[in-house]
Amino acid sequence: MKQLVADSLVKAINQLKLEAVLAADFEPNIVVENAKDKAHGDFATNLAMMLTKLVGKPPRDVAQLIIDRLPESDVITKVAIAGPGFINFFIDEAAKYQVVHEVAKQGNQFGESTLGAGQSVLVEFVSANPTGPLHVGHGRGAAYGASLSNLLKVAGYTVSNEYYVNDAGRQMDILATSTWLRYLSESGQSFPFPSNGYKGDYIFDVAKGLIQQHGDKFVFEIAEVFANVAADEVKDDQGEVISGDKEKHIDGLIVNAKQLLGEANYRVIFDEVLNLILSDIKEDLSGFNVEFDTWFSERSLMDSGVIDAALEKLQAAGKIYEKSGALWFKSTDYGDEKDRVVVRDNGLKTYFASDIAYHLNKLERGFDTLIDVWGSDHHGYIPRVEAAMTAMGADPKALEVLLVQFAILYRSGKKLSMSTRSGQFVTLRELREEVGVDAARFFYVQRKSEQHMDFDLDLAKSRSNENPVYYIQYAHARICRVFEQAKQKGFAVDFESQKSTLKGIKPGVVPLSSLTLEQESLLATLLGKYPDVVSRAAQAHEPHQIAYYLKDLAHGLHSYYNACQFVVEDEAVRSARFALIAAVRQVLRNGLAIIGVSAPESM
RNA sequence: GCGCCCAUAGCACAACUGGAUAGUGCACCGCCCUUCUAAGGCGGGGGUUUCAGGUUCGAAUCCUGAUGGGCGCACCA
Repeated sequence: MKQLVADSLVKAINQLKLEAVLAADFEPNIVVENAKDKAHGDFATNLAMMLTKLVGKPPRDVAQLIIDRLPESDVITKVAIAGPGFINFFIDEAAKYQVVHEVAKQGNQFGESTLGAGQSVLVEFVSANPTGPLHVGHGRGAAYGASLSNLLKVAGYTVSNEYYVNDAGRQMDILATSTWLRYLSESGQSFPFPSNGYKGDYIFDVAKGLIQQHGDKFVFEIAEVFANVAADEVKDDQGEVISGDKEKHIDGLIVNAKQLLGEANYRVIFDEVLNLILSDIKEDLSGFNVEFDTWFSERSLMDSGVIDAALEKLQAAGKIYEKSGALWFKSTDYGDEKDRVVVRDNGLKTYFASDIAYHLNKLERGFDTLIDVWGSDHHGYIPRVEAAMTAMGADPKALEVLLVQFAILYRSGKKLSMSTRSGQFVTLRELREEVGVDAARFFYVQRKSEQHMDFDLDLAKSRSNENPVYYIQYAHARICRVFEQAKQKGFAVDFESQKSTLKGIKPGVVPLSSLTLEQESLLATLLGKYPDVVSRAAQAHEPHQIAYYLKDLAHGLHSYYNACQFVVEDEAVRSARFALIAAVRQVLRNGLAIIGVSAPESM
């Protein structure tokens, strides 16, 4: 419908070109927007105002020039100049209701577009270190990434979801060593646990499992375990460090762990804790309606030599140099604040080196666009990754880093503080259990991702009118109940399969001329907007737009529900209303599916 | 100190990317259940879009500066 308006504007412009009012090579940026106010009709364009200077006439005169050259249409019933020079379009009521048939015909495909046809996108998100369970901070990235991915699929992109597993590096060594130390203490040895170790309860579970499976195979004397290890940090009552160094302490323990256990046994413990946590994360995300196509292992990058290949590429580009024993990437050549180390003086490659290789690998897999969803605390990292991509000869624009702000949790009006290392945090699993998947997904995604966000646990939990997710689901359930009632009253409308929307009512067959109420017109307009909303949300990477649209649509439905009866004797009226609300139900489903929220048939 | 992000009704947030009288929910006030679920609807009050300049037909939106908040500035991940 919107396209139709735009098309006729193009024709009018072309006519003006023929008449030499406009230059022949002029390419107007035609923007047709949905009118906000009903008095302004259905669509509006600011085209006349934008051409004011080119034509050299006041905007309202330009508007008249355009209107006079619009092609005949039986859909556009009225065109008017308004305000400073807007052109308002009024759409024929009957034509507006065609969307009801359209929805019935397309079903769960209504809203899909070919916007991204032929383009493949890799969406990488969550990617939390497998050092513990996911917490609510990861939840927002998970909800956002999954919804964005759904949105892009609906917009015609070929999308792949990926989780980058940091299964290498120092944090993992700390985790493995922490596990081993818990194993030792569970085996009856007593010693102070390092202040920088992982203290979560899940570590004990792994330790106990190791004892069951391997007995005392990994037990060593405490004196050996702590041999040559720097003193741990000691704090006074005020929390000030008075002696020791927790980083050096844990590093010493890691060295001893590897040496005493040997490569193979160390790997057994390492993999045990890694796999347990990873499978927990997988289960957790799956329970949150978040699915990944690929779990990409950092270690596989090292084993396959991709990191070396990437560094060679940078070397070949002349962007690697040595300074005080380390290898540096000259990222300042591409606008980064400072050069970055890729190989440390101890020979170990940095996390950044892995990440360069990872992005190289992503590109080599043939994706047109790489989307990385990161926590906003990583924003300083963007320039160096872009620099690396540019240096390797890739277009840095192929990478889109989307930052997600942290959610601040509130319970009973009080801010909940979280500290990961100490094991004190609200897990995603607890959140799911406490507020439910639907409410949690909705809460996360109803805010623009770069907005700071307050997550009120009590509100999310409340099954009241304060909770918008139920408002939308209620609209869906209400429609289902109406059909249920109709069936019980014996009306011969076949809605046997509630999954396939309009079974029994053939698309384009039910006459809709009985739809005359204001609420009905409003709903038809809203339904007509849906494909446009989806496309726009996809382009802007903003799933929250879907959430807001659904609230609008639900409001339209509730309003309609209160304005009239659906299950009425008059067959023409009844079937027309049924067709309309069935279309609303379908669009509610389609939209909720994008943001990963269920559409219950009763509440 | 330098850099990035943010600031909209009492609260939480939108605003079609520069358009018409800045909207929605909660909270507050008044109505509507002998009607398909009142987890709903209808109506009302509430704003100098943090502040000060600038750009233009037109600014919450773009530019400059100030203020307040978040984050980042490792041979950590």
